[in-house]
Amino acid sequence: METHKKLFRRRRDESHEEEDDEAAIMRRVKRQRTISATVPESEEERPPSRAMPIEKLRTLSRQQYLKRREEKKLQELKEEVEDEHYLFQGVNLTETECRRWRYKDRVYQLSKKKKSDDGSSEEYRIPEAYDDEGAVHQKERFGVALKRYRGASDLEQTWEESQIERARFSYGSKNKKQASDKDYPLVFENQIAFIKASVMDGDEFDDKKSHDETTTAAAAKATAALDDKLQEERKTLPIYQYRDAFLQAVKDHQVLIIVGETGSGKTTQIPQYLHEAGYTKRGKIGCTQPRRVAAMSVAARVAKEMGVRLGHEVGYAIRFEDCTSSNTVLKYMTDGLLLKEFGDQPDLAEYTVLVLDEAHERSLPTDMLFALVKDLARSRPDLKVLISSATLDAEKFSDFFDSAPVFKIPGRRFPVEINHTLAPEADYLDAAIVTALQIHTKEPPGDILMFLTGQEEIETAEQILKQRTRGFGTKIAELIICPIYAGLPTELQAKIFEPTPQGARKVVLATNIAETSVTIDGIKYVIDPGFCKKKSYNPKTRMDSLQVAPISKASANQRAGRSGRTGPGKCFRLYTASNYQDLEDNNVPEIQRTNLSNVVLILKSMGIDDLINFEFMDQPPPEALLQALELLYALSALNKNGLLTKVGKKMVGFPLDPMLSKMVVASDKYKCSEEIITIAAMLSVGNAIFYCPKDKRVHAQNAKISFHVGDVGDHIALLRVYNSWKENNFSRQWCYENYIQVRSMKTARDIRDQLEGLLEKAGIELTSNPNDVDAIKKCITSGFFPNIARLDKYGSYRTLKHPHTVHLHPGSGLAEVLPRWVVYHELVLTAKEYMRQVTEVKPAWLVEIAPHYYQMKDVDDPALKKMPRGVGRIGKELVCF
DNA sequence: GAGCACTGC
Repeated sequence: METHKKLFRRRRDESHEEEDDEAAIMRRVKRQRTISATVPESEEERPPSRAMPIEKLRTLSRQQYLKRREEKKLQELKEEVEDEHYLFQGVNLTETECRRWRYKDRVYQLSKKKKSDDGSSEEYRIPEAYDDEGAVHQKERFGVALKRYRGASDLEQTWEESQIERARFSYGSKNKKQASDKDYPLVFENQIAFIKASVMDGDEFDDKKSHDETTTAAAAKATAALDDKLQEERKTLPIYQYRDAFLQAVKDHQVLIIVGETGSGKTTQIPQYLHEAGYTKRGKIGCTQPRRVAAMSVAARVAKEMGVRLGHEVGYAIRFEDCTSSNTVLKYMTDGLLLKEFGDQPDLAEYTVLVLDEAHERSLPTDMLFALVKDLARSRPDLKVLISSATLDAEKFSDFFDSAPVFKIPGRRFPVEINHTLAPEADYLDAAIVTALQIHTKEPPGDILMFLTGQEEIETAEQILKQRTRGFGTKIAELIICPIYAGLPTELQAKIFEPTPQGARKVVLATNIAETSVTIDGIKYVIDPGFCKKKSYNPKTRMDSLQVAPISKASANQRAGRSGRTGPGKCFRLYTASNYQDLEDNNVPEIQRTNLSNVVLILKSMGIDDLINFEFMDQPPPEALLQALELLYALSALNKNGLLTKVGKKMVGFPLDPMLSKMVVASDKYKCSEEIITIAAMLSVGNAIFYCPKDKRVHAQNAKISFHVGDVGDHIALLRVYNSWKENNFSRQWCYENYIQVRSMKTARDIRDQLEGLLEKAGIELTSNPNDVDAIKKCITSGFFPNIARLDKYGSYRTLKHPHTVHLHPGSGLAEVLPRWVVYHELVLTAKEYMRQVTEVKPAWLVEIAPHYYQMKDVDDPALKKMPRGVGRIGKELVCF
């Protein structure tokens, strides 16, 4: 019931937001018309948008568009004029060229003058539709932006007009044929020579065969009543001709490994086949996905194919949203959610079949599920388990599941030509850019996907590409540059789905987001420098690091495959064939490169005590396990026998990391649970609360400083941010004015709501103590006392328990204050070893709060650096502390 | 005075 209520609230929120675009347009137009400074208008005060006639909206939308276009064109003109000035100074130009140049310059000067006369506002605005509920199908997610590009509604019609205008005026290269070597010799200084190494075969799949094949009686019966077209489509999927063999294999074996390549239809079809074969008569089929978007979209697709309403027979469940009912027999869900259900009901009695999809991704929850499901299968012979993976690395899965048989389904994919460089490239960014330009001038039409490691690299590449292509003017076809990375506002992300205009070419500069999470149509060329940013955890220093490293062969192949989705493709690897051979086969599974304290807590709560001998598919590092045990013992989540304590049981109830859950549990004592769950929610969102664009850094920082008044520390500052947002009715406008990310704030609100609901279950009263800052700080310390650092004489810090030199992150509100004693939320190795999210503490609190961890001598005498160290046992396991 | 690949409960 509760979830239904929640759903209802969300739906209401969403419909609320649909109006936002219109309201925003009105607000902006108003601002354009009034010269005086704008009075911020909260969302709730705006007039009902339905009152606006469509005609008027269209006009407003048009005005809006024109203004943006004016700015953009002006900027382009400015760059063009400056470039030409730089490039052609002293060069003998023809008379026409001179005239054109003078004309451009004059237009620019005039428009600049006009603009300064207008007196434009300095206020920074994040683009509308910035937020992302994070819980929508890719298409829905970008729907708003896409609609605009497809002219779907009246309001959006203006886009068509703008498209026409754009084609007519701005792209002189329209319909220009791709320049070949002959009519346009290459001018790049450092051409890169590639050698064609291999062709990744497309899968031999004969479509005709399946059409000719007669449907089996059972399938015909089950599907007779359903929509013909969808059913025909189902039959064309590669998996269809293996339907009977597959069902027989499931019947014969309890555990089955399924290797189905992209495009085989396994994710949508397998649960349906099982349903048709009667596996849902006595229970549900649960199918896990590593991503929320996938769970939702696949469920929606299957519901459509089965002709039922989503949420009835076919449903999905993800965090914050349960779209299932008592009738649901096919349940798509995220892997993390099934793990949660495992905790609540260890025999998963309501399921007759479990499908763990995308197993090759080896996400942390999936890895934990492998071990748990393997165990469960032994005690529940009636349960069928299907492990579905895209790689041929099925041997390993089979070995793990006691030699379970492997069922292979071919996919449908086009051939991809793989090219390697002849020699290694020293500067892969430059090489990637040169390659993109080579493709652009020499290869037939088709879009390019370039893999880079992060935001900064993408921004640099964008800049360089713009400069270099501008140099060619209209001599080459237009190259449209589209960046995409997770931190980019949703509206800007949607740009990559915009169809490429005739005669132009699109180059998408992407992080790993394009490897699995986002699929772009029309990509024909992939440029793969062979690197990505990888996160790893060092249990010895208790520090996370995020660094650039070579990718794996699996990643390289996944990247290459991205060019062969809609037609034959080409992949350009900026490393040699022998470099490729040296790459690791697969990515290191997350369980081997992460802090395991949460994993250990969850497993302990399931009664799994012997973690050293617990059957993981890949064993995590023993030091990481020991360190996790040590931490949980220090937090009093485990007793000296390594068993879960009362505190530990309470902690498991919260979907948070153990130190955060401990902090929440402790809030009962300090009577400040209201404040603490807010802080916990804000901390779980990550470091994406404040938005700091380079050009408005001063404004953004001033806004940030206002939350830090009194040097209260970063935790309290986060609390203030949330509460101010709440006081302003969760207004989006307020976020813009304070350089706060709306998207992150909404996530924080969802998490906070969830935590509030869970407090009751844990028997913690909801109490507020907003004025007792010390109580809040003590409560934070109750969870984070292992993370204490003391100022040293050089202005850096020394961690107290396991001494390392660390630094205050410059983004912290205390960066200029340098308190003597601090508690920090996390330690991250980037350029330096930084403490992020820091608050001042009093050393006396440490002995008061954690007498088992600190003694007077630790905190009294700064000169005494020797820490007490010992070795002990937790249960059977040896632990250092 | 620095910067955050991607997921998930």
